[in-house]
Amino acid sequence: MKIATWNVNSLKVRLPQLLSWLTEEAPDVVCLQETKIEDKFFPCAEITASGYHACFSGQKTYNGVALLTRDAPSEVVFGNPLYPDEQKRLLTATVRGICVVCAYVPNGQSIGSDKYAYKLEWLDALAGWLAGRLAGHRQLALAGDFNIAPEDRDVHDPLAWAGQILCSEPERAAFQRLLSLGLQDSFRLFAQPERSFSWWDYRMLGFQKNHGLRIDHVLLSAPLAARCVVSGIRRDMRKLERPSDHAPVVTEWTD
DNA sequence: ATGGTAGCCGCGCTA
Repeated sequence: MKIATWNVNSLKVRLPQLLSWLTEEAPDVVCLQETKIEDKFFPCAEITASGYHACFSGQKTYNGVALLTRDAPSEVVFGNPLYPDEQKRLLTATVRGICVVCAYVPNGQSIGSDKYAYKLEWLDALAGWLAGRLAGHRQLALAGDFNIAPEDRDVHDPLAWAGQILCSEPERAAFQRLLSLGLQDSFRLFAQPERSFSWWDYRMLGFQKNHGLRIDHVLLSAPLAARCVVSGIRRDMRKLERPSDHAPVVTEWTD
């Protein structure tokens, strides 16, 4: 099974790129973040024509997540049952017996801000819910935009970013707590190029200078990690005209 | 030097 996660930064703008990428990459499951589209405007016809089922939880202008699946999803869960949240950031479904959780973790804006507190609270609630979820779903994948660079090697300039948003110790501790539930960072199961990132700021020639961070992840429970065969970042997608600021992350395991 | 770009909706907010 091949799973991908991609923060599209507007599904409306990125739809042509998404459709051609689906054809080329042929993932079984795609987790999308920052769709920024209300459910009534979701491009169901185009997605269906590409051979995918879709479930989605969107809102105007901000946030929004979607799951595209080759096989029909079941047991769809909107949001975190333990954490009522107006912001559409979490979507879970079961596909081919695997529980797939699509997450758009809050950015946090800056250390000490209200949004930072919300980010840590949101992550705490996610871990709390996943702990129970994993008990009944041993095959589980958590994929999305975590807005956390787990280690210094995931940051283009660790000194400049030390203690900053996306890199602070409380955020990294929250990421480690997710791993402590029994999840593994699929990207790090394999040798990877140095300076591998999944997001580059639109500003200051961030991509051209490879001034990026690895903040998009696919975490796998032990039974899936044991069968995982490859994980990589589709950096080339960031080179397209009018790109998302994120590149897709693609992970595959044997059935 | 607190800049810069993109997307949204509207002329600011979020990332």
